Amino acid sequence: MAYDFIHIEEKWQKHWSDNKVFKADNESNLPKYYVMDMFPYPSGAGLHVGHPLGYIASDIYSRYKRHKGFNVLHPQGYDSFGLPAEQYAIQTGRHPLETTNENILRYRAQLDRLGFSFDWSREIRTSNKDYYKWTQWMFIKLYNSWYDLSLKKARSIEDLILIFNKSGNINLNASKSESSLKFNSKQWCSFSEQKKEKVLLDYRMAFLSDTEVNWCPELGTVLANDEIIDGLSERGGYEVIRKKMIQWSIRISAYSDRLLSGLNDIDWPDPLKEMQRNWIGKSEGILVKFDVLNFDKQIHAFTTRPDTIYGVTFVTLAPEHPLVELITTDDNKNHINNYILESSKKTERDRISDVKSISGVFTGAYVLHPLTNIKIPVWISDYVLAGYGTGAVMAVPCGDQRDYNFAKFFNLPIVNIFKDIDISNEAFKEKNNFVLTNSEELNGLDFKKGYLLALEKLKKLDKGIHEINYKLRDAVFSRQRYWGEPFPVYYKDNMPVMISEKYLPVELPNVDKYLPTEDGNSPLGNSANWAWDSLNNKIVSNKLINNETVFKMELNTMPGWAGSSWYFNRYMDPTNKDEFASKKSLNYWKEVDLYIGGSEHATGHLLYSRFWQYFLYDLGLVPVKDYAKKLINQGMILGNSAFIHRLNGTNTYISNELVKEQNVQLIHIEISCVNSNNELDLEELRKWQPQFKNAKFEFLNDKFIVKREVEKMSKSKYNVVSPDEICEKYGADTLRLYEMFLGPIEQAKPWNTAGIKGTFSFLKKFWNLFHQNENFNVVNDKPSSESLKILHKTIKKINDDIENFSFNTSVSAFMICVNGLSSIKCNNRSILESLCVLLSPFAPHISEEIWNKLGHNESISFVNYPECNPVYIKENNVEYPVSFNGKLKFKLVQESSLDIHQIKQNIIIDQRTNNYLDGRGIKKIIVVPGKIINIVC
RNA sequence: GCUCGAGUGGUGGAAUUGGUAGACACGUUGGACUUAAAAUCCAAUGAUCAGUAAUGGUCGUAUGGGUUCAAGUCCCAUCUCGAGUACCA
Repeated sequence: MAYDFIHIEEKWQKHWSDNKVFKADNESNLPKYYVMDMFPYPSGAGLHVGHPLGYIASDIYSRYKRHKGFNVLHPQGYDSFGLPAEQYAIQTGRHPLETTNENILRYRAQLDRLGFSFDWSREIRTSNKDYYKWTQWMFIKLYNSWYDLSLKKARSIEDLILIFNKSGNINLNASKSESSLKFNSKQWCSFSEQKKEKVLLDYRMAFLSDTEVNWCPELGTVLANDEIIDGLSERGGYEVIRKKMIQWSIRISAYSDRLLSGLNDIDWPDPLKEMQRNWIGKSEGILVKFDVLNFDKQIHAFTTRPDTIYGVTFVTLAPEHPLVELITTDDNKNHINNYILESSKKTERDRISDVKSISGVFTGAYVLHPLTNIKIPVWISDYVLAGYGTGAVMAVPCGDQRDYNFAKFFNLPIVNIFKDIDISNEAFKEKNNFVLTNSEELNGLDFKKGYLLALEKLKKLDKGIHEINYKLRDAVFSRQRYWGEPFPVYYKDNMPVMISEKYLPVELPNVDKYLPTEDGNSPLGNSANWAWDSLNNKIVSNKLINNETVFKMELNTMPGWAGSSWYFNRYMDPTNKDEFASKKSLNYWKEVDLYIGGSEHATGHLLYSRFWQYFLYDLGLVPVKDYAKKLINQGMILGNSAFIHRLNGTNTYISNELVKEQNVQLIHIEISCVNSNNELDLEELRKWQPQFKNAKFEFLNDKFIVKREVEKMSKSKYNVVSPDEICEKYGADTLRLYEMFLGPIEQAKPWNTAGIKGTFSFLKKFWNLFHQNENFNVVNDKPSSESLKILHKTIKKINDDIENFSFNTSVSAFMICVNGLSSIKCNNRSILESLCVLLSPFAPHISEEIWNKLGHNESISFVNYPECNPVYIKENNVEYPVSFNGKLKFKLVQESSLDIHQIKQNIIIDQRTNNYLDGRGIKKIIVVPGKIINIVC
């Protein structure tokens, strides 16, 4: 009987879905286990073979855990709001809702075909109003909270008002926006309501501010830092410029230190943690206060090198620094203003590509050195960033290359404070291997001692504060886009007002035009009905706006990461109408035990979601601080692109070997036009794109060889392999096994369809163990010791490998096992039953089919995973355990005078020579399996 | 530049805590079955030397050193590749 995978897979997929086999229960006596994938973005292109890699791994682990007796939650959903869906809608001229639903259906069909054990009854979509209702609800929570830096947690804004009533903000240690307004309780009480609101807005976790943002005119929206690559937008690769706009921001920077230290408590991949650490960018140093000459003002500059304080020869401010205008002398005003104008015009791209050129202008003002009181000139330059530290730098040319270059360029003095170190060509950047000189009381000290003494001195003079700085910026939360969560916000007297929780969700209105506008107005402005009637609490026509009872709504929408920052909590209780998830369900499932997804989200989603969960935790809304205990990054599966060479300016293409020194252009071609020997099938190519009909092709030895290159799999590179093709030809089980077999889960690896034969023939062999001459054929004998040995070695190996997420070696172990069983012609029922269960997480369809044929009515999913019995080799009535790789492990019995246990518990024998060479006192142990004869010391 | 990570046959990749390097698979070669092909099955397959052969020797995990009875694995230096980040003071 042939292995008819198409029939088998359809049958079992139907069975699972009809019987809701994978439905997880919120109440159970079993221990819980929560396995989650990063939910996909339903794009128009459908899935390619790279997408399911992580899903296959998580599915294997989920099924394995079910076998092990856990109540497993393994949900799936769609991150269906956001830019790509909208871009696709714009391109096709259809409503995003319509295209999104269509894409989701396609994704679902493709996912189903792979036989995943998702609990689809818990499906969520971020663009569903039942879901984004709670995203809006959480936004309101953010708005109504502030961050207490002393208690290190977010607190209700009511608490803040109480504090203001009692003592103003004099002693308050809170995270807030730039504003130097200080007030006591009396002043606070005298403020108008509007002024109070303005003050509070500076403290809220979600706040409005006129910030410089990364504006992408082509996409018509602002982008977060992590959505920009090399000054171009991540999506589409369009130019990004700096622009000031009023935007909602989220005060994620308040959580910098907790997000950083929290990394120590979670089992996430080290490289990913490292990325988050770098992104948060903690640096410890001193805020040095410089008195401005002739002004009652101070310039504060952050430095990590207070030991070099005596090397300061000038101070540089960012062009946007608030003091620049005040302190600039009249004769320098023109220069300065021109420079500020110039640098504000520069795009993000220009600034990055223009790292090397040096520019700056002298303000004419001076500050006093805090320790020597020497006059120090103040310059401005755009190498100083307004957003980091205080936007001011104390320049130490001898110890910092940029300051050095700047000083050389503008002929500013350079003082060498490093003893016997030559700085005539470049600055000395090391923190070690020097002692200070020209530094008064710091002379002779090294970095550490110099640092501490300088800190102490500056503190004493009230000229320095110990400070910790972070690179992490607050996250811009507004998008000038249609396809996103609307803000539950209207504007009264130009101040934002939250719509009451009772009236959520604020539904996304229908608009005729969802194209972004170049001037930055959101498409929501095109809606005829986008005003808030505060008497009747509902959305009404814009015509009714009177600014007394009917108000203008917020036109922006939330960014893509809003909905994905908390979705793991919603899966626990996805249909709840009264809460984002019930307390009971939150307390039962608590957190994700295993989260699988790509590392490209390291500084985006994976950071924002940690922050979001911390925030919810602070408010007591969730029971755990970190939502994902363990994270695994699956590597990308890369495509194997094919190119042909076109002679420049002609319509002639030449075979790969003919390319010598001609000018050629590489043209991507569809990979299905190329066979496994890299030979081009010209007929196929002409069928694919008729433009090649009239082209000339130069062959070599009747062959036309293409050039191949490994790159990201993408539709535009014509290198996509669809899982559907593979399922048709080999079946889902083969695809699942092969994707796991390709290599370690976390590694990037190129797809190569040729190798799939190996896993396919493995499944056929497995099938043939039970089938002989068209018949199902198993025997009920007592299993032979040989077959038991094979089975138990496999059980042990597979168990260990799954626990270590080493799925590629598991698949190898299966192959070895089946090869072994088929070579001894084992078709014993009990052996095969165990093997079925063992294999079912990897290749569920074929396993279920055989399981069923073996006479079981219940689905294989509820059977316990086979336990391993150690395999022994018996010799002279002594049993020796055999390890999986065939090495004999000898338990040493106390037979010699040596205390061998102290040396090693087990020793490994070279089976060829019977020698064992363990050291540390023992020169040589000669052992024959079964008995220890000699120990030579 | 800085921070991580990785270099093993023709290819993807194995190798628990340092203990038979190259598992498993692809590819290649030879054989069986077939009129033939496909499919399937069997065998060989790191390099090199000796031998008719069984077999045996030598060299081999990017390069050069080191620690160790023993190194792909640990340490130092160098080279190459990949990822992240970038005027962060």
